[in-house]
Amino acid sequence: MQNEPNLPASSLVSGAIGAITRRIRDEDLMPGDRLPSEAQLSKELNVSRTVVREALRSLDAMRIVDLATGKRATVAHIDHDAMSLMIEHGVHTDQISIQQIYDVRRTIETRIVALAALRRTDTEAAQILDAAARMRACADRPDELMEHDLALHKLIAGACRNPVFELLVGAFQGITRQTWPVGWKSRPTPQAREVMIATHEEIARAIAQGDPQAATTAMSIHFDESVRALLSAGLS
Amino acid sequence: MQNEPNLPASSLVSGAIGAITRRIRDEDLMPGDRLPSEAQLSKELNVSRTVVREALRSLDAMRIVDLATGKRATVAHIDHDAMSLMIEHGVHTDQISIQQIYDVRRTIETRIVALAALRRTDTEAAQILDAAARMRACADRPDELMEHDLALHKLIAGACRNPVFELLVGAFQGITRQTWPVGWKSRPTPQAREVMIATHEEIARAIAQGDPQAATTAMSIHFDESVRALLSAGLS
DNA sequence: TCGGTCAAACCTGTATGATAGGTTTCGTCA
DNA sequence: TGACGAAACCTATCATACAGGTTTGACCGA
Repeated sequence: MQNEPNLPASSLVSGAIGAITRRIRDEDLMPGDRLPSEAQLSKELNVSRTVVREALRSLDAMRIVDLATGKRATVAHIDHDAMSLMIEHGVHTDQISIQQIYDVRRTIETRIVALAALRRTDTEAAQILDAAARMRACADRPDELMEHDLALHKLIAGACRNPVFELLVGAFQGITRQTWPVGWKSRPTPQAREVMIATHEEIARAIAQGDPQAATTAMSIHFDESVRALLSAGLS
Repeated sequence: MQNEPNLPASSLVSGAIGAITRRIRDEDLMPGDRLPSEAQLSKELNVSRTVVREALRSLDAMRIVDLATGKRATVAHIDHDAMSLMIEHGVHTDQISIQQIYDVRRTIETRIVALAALRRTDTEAAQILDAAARMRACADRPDELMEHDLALHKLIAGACRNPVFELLVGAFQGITRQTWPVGWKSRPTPQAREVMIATHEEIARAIAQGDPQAATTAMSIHFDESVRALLSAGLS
């Protein structure tokens, strides 16, 4: 692994970003490990503190380091915040459509749910069943229903034991949250809404039973329905 | 769409990031549209130019705006650079494993190749066939072979007509590039290496023939092989 | 009228110095 | 050994300055 980070090499700030990134890699730093102070980095890299700050701020934006008042920058845990912003940006600037996002979600979440069925712990299975039950209990309260729906998908992503999938599910959460009310409203009948809840229950059941095929089928049905609902609401 | 960006609301810089993001959204700005100057934003947001610069630098890192000397910030096209850095960071800090990335790649790229078979233009089909032919022609020159291999995957992602998938393929490119030589070397025989090239040719053929099933099958085979090769090289 | 040129105004990237407030380290004492 | 407090360290923000890049508009010639 001897590659330079994928950056335009055109400014002192981008140079500092590269140098800090390389330092993290070369010294095998782990999340929580401390970096040198801004003053020290400024001296080592032979740039002003302004440049170091802007570089660190960029790395913070990408969740590569954590910044805090009075403390030195530390190496960050991966996190979906930046990806979420980027996806939302794509949607708001008409570069990405909702249907495109749902195609990707369907693709990854049908795989995730199969892995979750195979890899979940008993605790996770119980939590997933609980989230589905809470959806059932909030059927007439859409705001709460949405929160449990989102929580269920998050739990499933956690149970799949692949942090990249988890990151991606998190990255789509902002847009999911924004489109959920539209989808719910556009389900035409109480029966259609009932199917949505029952499908989530089926997903949970399949995961708890460790049945990846049933889980995949149920998740596929869920997404096909959701796409239909959003389409009928004019979200293309 | 009335949601706040997903940010900790704990500093002037994060506040400025939110304000600028909101402005892009509320004014329906598109890629290439100009934002106010740093001085103007400083005045409007009632913060120092430092805060504005750090906010813009953060947004630049996430490829939400573009910065350039002498020019005002503009709204950016989506781009995989930041995601690529984030994925690499996850790998280097032992938060993500290579096998996890390949699981995600297999999941998305088998979907992408099916879409590409359905949606490619004749020009794209020709380019894809050409890239596969160039792989064949460079079979004894691994560096060039890798470049054509990477280019082929990129072309396929482009042909699928889903910019989110394209973003994700780009996001994994850094790690793919870093692991490719390992996988190549760990294919034990000339026969095994031949299979890799032939599989890419089969992928290209299936796309050109508009056959999503054949494309999906070939891509699955390709990933199963690649995962095996990387595993046998100790990359888990 | 249109296109080219040029200068002024605008604009950013970087540096430097300063201050307020948060965090860490280390010496002291019970 | 653990608690406390002070000094040193550290960051977030502000202000000012300068070098160099970009944009705009006036002017002039064809």
